Formats: sequence, C-alpha cells, structure tokens
Amino acid sequence: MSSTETPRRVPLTPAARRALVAAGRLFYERGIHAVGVDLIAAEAGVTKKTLYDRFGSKEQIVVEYLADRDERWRACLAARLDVCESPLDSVLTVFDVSREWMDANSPRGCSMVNAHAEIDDPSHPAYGIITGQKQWMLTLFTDLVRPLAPDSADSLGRSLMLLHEGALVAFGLRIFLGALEHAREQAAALLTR
Amino acid sequence: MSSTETPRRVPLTPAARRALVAAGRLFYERGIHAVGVDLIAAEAGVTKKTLYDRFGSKEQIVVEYLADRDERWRACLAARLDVCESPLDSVLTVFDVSREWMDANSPRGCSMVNAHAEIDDPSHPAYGIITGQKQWMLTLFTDLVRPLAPDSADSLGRSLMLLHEGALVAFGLRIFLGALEHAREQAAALLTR
DNA sequence: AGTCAGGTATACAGATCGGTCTAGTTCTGG
DNA sequence: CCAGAACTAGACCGATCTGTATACCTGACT
Repeated sequence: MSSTETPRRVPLTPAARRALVAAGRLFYERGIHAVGVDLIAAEAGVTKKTLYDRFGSKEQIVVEYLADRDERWRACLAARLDVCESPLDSVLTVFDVSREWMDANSPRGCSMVNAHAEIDDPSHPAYGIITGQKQWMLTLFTDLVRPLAPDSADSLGRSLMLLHEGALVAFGLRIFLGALEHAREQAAALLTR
Repeated sequence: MSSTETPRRVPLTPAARRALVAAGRLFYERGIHAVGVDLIAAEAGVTKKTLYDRFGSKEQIVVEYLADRDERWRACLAARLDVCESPLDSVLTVFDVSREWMDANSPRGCSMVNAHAEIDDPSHPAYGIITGQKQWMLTLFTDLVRPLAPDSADSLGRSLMLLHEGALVAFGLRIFLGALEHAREQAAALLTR
C-alpha cells in the first residue's frame, strides 16, 4: 500500500495559513464551486496576489483544504486510538471520535463525501485524497477487527464501514438524531455476538 | 406528516422535458454549480429563452431535477415492492432495487446526498425534497420491519437506513466492490437473527 | 548597506455567470 | 381565419469568475 497520497506541497506562510483556514471554512459551509477566490482573500484578510503567489491556483487551494482536513482527522483519531486497550474498545472509539468530530467540525456531513459530489474527474488531484481517506478507514476497521475475528475480518470491516459512512450521512442530512450513537451500538452488537 | 413536498410546478412541454433530461444528466455528472444554463440549453437543443419561459430560473430547474428523480425512484421502488410476499422479502428487495438503480442511474452516488453537498441553505426550495426522500426511506424501512419485530421496529429501521446510506456512499466512492450486496447480506442477518 | 522573501493595494483581462429582450416562426384548436 | 402557445435565433446586461500585472512596503538575515 503506497501512502502519503498528496503530501503538503505548499509552504504555509502566515498569510497562506490564514487563507487556508478561511478557505476551509467557506468550502465546507458553502461548497467548493460556490466560493470564489476573491471571497477567500477577503475573508482571510489577504490579497489575491498573495493567494496565487502561495497556492498557484484555486485547484491547489482545494487540494490543500482536503489534505489538511484529512491530516487533522487522522491525527485526531490516531491520538485517541493510541490509548485504547482492546480491539473492541478501539472500534467503538472510532464512532465516539467521529461523533465529537462531527459536532465540532462537520455539521453538514463528511467533507470528503461532499467534495466528491463536486469533483467528477478522477484525474483531479484532490480525487486521491478523497478516496485515499476512505480506503484508509476501511483498512483501519478491518485491521482493528482482525484480532477479534481473523476469519471474517474483511466482512466485518466492510460492515463497520457501511455503518460508519451511513451514520455520517444520516448526521449531515439530519435523517434522525443520534446516528453516530446508533451506529456505535450496532457495531458493538456486531462484534460481541 | 405532510406529504407532497414540492409537486410538479412546471408543465413539461416537449422542449421543457428535453431540457429537464439534459439538466438532470449534467447536474448529476458534474454538479449543480458547475453547470450553467447556457450549457443546459445547448445540450438540450433548446433556446435559453425557452428555458426561462418554462422554468423561470435556474433554481427552479434544480428543484424540478430533484423532484423528478425522487418521483422516479419512489415509483421504481414501489412497483417492485408491490409484488413482494413477505416483509423480509420487501426489505431485501429495497437493496436489490437500489443496486440496479445505482448501476443504471447513479454511478457517482445518491443524487440527493450530492445535491445536499452543494445546497447549504435549509430554506432553499430543493432542501425539502432532499430531506423528504430520506425521511420517506426511513419511514419505509421502519414500516416494513414492523411486522417482523414490532417492539424494535424503530431501532431496526434506523439500522437498515444506516446500512443502506452507507452502501450508497461506498458505491459512489468505490470504497469496495459489492457494497449494496454486502449491505443486503447484513440486513438479512439483522432480520433473521 | 543591500538583498530578498512576503506582503499590500489595485487595476485589469477574458471568459462565463444568471437572466432579459426583440423579432420572427411553426403548429394547433375554436 | 386567426389567436395564442411553443418555439428558435441571437444580441445584450451587469455581475462574477479565475488569473495576471505593476508598483510599493516591510522586516530579517547577511
């Protein structure tokens, strides 16, 4: 498995960092195509010239936005999984961390899924980041569950992935309350049967 | 529960129907904000004047696009559920029909979820169509499962909803092959335990 | 002292955005 | 016969889009 899909290409000077923060918020809240570079520059208190000096293109800002979010999500999750004491605990912790992450950062659903809705071209440089995170999550679930059930780890990993993705969508679309908690319960039932 | 979220407002003259077909394909494949009305008109072989005479605004074209897709999905599903002979059969048929629908119409995932990624404003006239379809699906699952387990119908309905939504995302993002089939298996396991 | 990266301010270019308008054509029903 | 609905052709509007250019300022490191 090759890793480091799209490493940070852009050195984050202070102005670039502010721009990335502003772009991240705007892209997530309003959608990628609905946000122009002028708005990003204005919200970040940065000149459009600086934006293009640092990032080169809007497309690259999008790539950095997704790469940054992916990086922070994986770091957040890894830190919490580090202190888990059992595979079962680890799996359930993923759902706990997801719930907290959604409350804090993703009221409108998974940013990768939302970005995928706006990026049709698989050759787009952001595409690998999106699918890379999902593949990583699937591998994570599968690896976590392997000690519990070596023979059915693949199947269980996929089941957990479906519950988790479904919960993210249900949360973002507000289909019903407590979607992450319900998914966690179902995951527990699946693993303790 | 109030129904008929957004009934057809626009009489579908021949040109309007062609425009709606073209708009539907373009909106789904490229995203709503990425498609301009000039492109829709050109692809449909229709004048922009005609577009605005029939629909009045791009926003209304979006509404008709989603309403039409919602209508066709519900009709497609209802027809197949009509000939089911047991609640278990009905639930599993939902997954079967979904799989066929995705293969035929939705290689990039659920159009409602994708549209939601681009529409932030809950007061947008399309918002009710999106959430309405998801609510309808949740109610459908819950009602289908009630005869099997009256006491846990709500919980089972939500579990099926998570599996189903997760499978749609997994299919669209190509996280792994056979997502709908796997979800169907899990649904069967959930109901025959 | 001098260089240079990082920044601001602002004007501009060419394309495309959603939307409107005038003018003329074709078909159909009373 | 003729009114009206449905449509085409195409110019036009102001706004916004991504991206570029010129000119100037500031602080840090040699």
